[in-house]
Amino acid sequence: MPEILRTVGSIARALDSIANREFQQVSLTKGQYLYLARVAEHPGIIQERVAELLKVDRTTAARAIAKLTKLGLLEKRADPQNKKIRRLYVTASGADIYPLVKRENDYSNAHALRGFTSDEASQLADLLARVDANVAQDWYDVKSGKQREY
Amino acid sequence: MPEILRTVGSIARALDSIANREFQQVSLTKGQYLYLARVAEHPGIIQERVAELLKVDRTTAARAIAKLTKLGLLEKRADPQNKKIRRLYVTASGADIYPLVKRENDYSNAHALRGFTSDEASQLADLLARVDANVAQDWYDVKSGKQREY
DNA sequence: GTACTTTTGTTGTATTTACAACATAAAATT
DNA sequence: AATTTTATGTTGTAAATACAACAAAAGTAC
Repeated sequence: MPEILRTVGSIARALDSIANREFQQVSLTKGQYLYLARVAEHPGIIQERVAELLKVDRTTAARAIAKLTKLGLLEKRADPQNKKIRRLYVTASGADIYPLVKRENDYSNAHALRGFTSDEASQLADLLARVDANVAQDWYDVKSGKQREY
Repeated sequence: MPEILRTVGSIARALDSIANREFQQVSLTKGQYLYLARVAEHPGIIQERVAELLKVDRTTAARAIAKLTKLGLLEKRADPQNKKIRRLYVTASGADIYPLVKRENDYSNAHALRGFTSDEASQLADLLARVDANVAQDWYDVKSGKQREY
């Protein structure tokens, strides 16, 4: 069984460091770019769902989103049907910054795939999507308190 | 150009959450398992090198290793040739815990690859290794202060 | 051999992150 | 309809993480 965990971790941390450095230019602190991008791409999403997309703790997402809201990049709107949830949207300022985030992401993605044929790249994307689905299941289980058995 | 960044990030965060939960049982706090494993597998490594393997900041690695040393799981030894560096080794207690870390890693890796043929799995590993090499280059550049040009 | 640069390590500080515990609306069960 | 369970959100707290700035040993260039 080949090892993929560590390689995935290494790639993810490297890309995240790079992105965080880059976004200091627009006064985004660590990790904030993730939330801004997800809300921009899923208008009306609620924070619980953002946490699941990103696989971060609910309270982490809550605080990141609270901060972005305070900074005026995101806004929360009440839902007419459901008094519990608050739907998320980018503000005008958020919409100004989003293209920078998108551009950096695209650039990093392209660089990560340097030397790949388009067949190889789409093969990789497919395989990763399957891994993601597998791992998401385990993540939900563990987050909801299930005990692992070896 | 297919998207792999986000999928990689999602997989990495999910696996890391799961591992961190698991290792609370042996009183390892967030991220510590990474350092213990790397030192166990590279006896005599220095912390600068550990940071590069993991793609974390030097000071983060320094503090994590300091803590593991204080906990008695790792030890630092002087090098006879070089007064600046401190070589890292697992202690007896560290060696006791390492197999648990290894087992969890192997288990998670196997679960992440559920439903993969061995051809698919090794193909994925190869493609990821290439991405890792690409991204490592960018990481070194950014960490050493190089400016990106779009 | 002296000056300069790089490597390795540390400390101060601001910030994110996660867990636990709580609150309340919504949904499901009886 | 009342009760129980789940979903969503918040706050308190402990800890990791990264950047900036510093120190000192090692390596390099003249």
